Amino acid sequence: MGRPGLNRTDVIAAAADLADELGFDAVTVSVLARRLGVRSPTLYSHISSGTDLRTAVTAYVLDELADATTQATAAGEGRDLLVAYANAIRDFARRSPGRYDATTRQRVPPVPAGESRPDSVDEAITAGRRNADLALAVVRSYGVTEADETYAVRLMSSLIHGYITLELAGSFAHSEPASEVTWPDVLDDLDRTLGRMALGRGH
Amino acid sequence: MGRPGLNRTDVIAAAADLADELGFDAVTVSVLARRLGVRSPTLYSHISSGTDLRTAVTAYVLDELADATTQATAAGEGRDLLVAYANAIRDFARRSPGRYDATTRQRVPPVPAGESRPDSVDEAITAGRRNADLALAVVRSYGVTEADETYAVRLMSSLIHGYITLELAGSFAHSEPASEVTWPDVLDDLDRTLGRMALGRGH
DNA sequence: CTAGGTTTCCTACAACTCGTAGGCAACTCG
DNA sequence: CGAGTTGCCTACGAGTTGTAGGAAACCTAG
Repeated sequence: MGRPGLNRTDVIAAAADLADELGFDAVTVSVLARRLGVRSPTLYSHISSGTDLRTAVTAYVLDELADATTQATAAGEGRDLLVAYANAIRDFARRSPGRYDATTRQRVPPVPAGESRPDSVDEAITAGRRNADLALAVVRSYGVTEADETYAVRLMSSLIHGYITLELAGSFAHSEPASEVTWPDVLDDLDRTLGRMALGRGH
Repeated sequence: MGRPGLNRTDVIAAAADLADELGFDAVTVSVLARRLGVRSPTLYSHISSGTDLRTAVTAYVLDELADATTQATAAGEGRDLLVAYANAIRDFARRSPGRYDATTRQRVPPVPAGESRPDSVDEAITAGRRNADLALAVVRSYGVTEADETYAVRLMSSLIHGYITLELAGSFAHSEPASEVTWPDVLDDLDRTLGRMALGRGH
């Protein structure tokens, strides 16, 4: 079956590690090739372009994130589930800031006229949906009514994502108390709001 | 006083417009030079590097944002102030997505050993503080106790920033109701939470 | 109105990155 | 062992970043 060596998954995984070490912007063909001890043209047998590489990293990392949150939220419901879910995402982001960046820094590119979307884009969309479904499961566990589900997911996702983003950007580093200390309070308020919505008092 | 032409502010302002039209990643020396009808080396009389250019855009835009929110929140307090403040930020982000990106996509770079920070970094930090002070004014208007001020700012900023970021990324585009519809609900919940904190029931 | 000084802008160039083309070598399977 | 497949390479063109040094345009002083 031919000479063994790198395969596409190896390349994408190495790119994800590179993002964590040097930032998502450092994920380029040339830097990755050096890191893998290979000449850059070699990588083009595994990826179709630098953009494709970064999109593939996004898809790969979204799957990792979904795996991590799925595992963390296997048991529990209501508040326990919320806390496990949110902590899983935040732990992931702190442990792997470059990977977390990858989940947000990619927009859905405008489809080139006449051409079809590259596979990596579809994979990223699919992996994104996995994560969205997990968020939905959390709010459903609160008993939020179907009419409010979407809103609840948006509120929860916005707050968690916003806090993590600002925390990683260092926005919370110059005031007391430590970011670590206020995080449980965020979860408290979120729990209270979701609980209130579940009681059907409208949002 | 020498030949008139571009000055640094012209260059930065054009770069901000470029960010809105083609995305923050398109803010590079060569693209900007073409857009200004000038050869790329010319720009190096106004900026010291491509990185410096992007940092300067961040500082410039953070000041614009602070100007916009300051104006929008001149009168009012409590809920009215919150709504005016949050809408000013969101309107800014929707009108100028590339500019808004610039406010978040820049990290504080590690200071190169022995070297001093470029001016643009200090300017960005100062402009960032202006925005932080505005947020503080909003939560103070609710009568949040001093011990809770920092937490309240973080909660509010996280939610507003998170919602706007996900909205701009298109995360809310594939479910009903429209993003426009759930935004006032976000402000309602935020108002309720801030009001609760002001009553001193702890957070 | 001319001379100086200042500032803008240019061409030329080195180093690097992206991506393509085409070829050699190593491995697997019959 | 032979054939096919696969991974990696060198060579190259185009484009970007940033530096060096010089020419042209403008303002102000005498």
